[in-house]
Amino acid sequence: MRYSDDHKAKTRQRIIEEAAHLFRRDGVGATGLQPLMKTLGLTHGGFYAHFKSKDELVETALAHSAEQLNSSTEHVFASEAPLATFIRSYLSTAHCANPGEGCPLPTMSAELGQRGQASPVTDQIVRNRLAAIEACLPGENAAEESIAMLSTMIGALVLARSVSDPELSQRLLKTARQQLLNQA
Amino acid sequence: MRYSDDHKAKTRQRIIEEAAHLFRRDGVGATGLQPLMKTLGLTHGGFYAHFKSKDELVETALAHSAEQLNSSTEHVFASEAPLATFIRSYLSTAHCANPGEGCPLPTMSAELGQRGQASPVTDQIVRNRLAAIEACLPGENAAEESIAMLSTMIGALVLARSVSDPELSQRLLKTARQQLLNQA
DNA sequence: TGTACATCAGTGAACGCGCGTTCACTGATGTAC
DNA sequence: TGTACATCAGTGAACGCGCGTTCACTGATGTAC
Repeated sequence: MRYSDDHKAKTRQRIIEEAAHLFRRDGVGATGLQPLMKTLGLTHGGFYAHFKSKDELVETALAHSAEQLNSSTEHVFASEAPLATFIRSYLSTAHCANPGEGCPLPTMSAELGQRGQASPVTDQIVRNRLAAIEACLPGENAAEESIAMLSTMIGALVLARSVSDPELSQRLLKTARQQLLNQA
Repeated sequence: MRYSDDHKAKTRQRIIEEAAHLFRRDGVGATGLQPLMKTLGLTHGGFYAHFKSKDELVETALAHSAEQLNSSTEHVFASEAPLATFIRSYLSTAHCANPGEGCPLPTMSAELGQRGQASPVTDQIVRNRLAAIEACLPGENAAEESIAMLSTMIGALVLARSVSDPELSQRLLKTARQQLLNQA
């Protein structure tokens, strides 16, 4: 069947969005192309009309997560207390519980790094994040402090998601948040 | 062939040690039992004389990593400046470059958490680590500060391993280390 | 001391399954005449 | 306006492969007599 002019582009976009979701939620290795395409109501064979390989989709999906993140964080850094807002949202229960919609650094980037497939896209995300945080910090140590703050946020999120006791998980999240807010 | 009394126990131990290494280095999902057994000079069929399933090995290997870590950290916390020594070792280039011999929290525990297979063993590791750090901190906020410090260490390690630019990786590691040492 | 037997850690072929990838094909639509 | 054809996003069977797991078997050794 033939489709409207932008049909293919729309399908491609749907694949990218679903992949960005599943890669972050379940992991890149644990997400199969067959189930992914099925979720979109498509058959798996058609995948290669859109991407050269799974690796190409991975790279594209990571970049998409990064952009999505940038645009959703834009209003945060334009707000009155940007850093506090950012910390509260990054270490929120919602972000912890929904890795599929969240920051790709503790999920996709970490997995790709471990696999030895670290991407320059990750570097860009990290540099952007650091710059955004740094811009909110007074003092001459802003650059150094931003690295510590970003590390704390990512580490706390990783820990809160790794632990089996929900009470401990919440405590980690909440305490890290308060400690960071004291600094900010 | 029949073997000496403790032969089976030794083989079991060899499996656990190699698994703990590969699970941390390459990931649980990416480590096959067949290659694992082959590495030890054994055939894969024999695996099930030692473990009920891969999941059982995973749990055992995580616990082994935890113990290994405890005993290797023991002398650190008996040293003159325990916290500074711990920070320097956790955020060392060596630890960053050798996940297979390192802390299981940013590797195995994070992967199991994402998989929805978070283990109480992870909780125990986290609680132990926090208690050890807390014991080194003066002041009434030791408990809260220890959570922030552990988070920072794990986050910095995850970031340094995720990034593709070695210069950026080293800078993240080094800066996080210095910031933590200032606090300690 | 010598022989028959029991033990059991480890062997290796086989199982069903899902993976990433390929490819000949379909069929609704837009275009050409 | 009506018909023949080209297009091409999507179909679905098939590929080789590695996975976790099962199982009948091996064969060197310890034990029993």
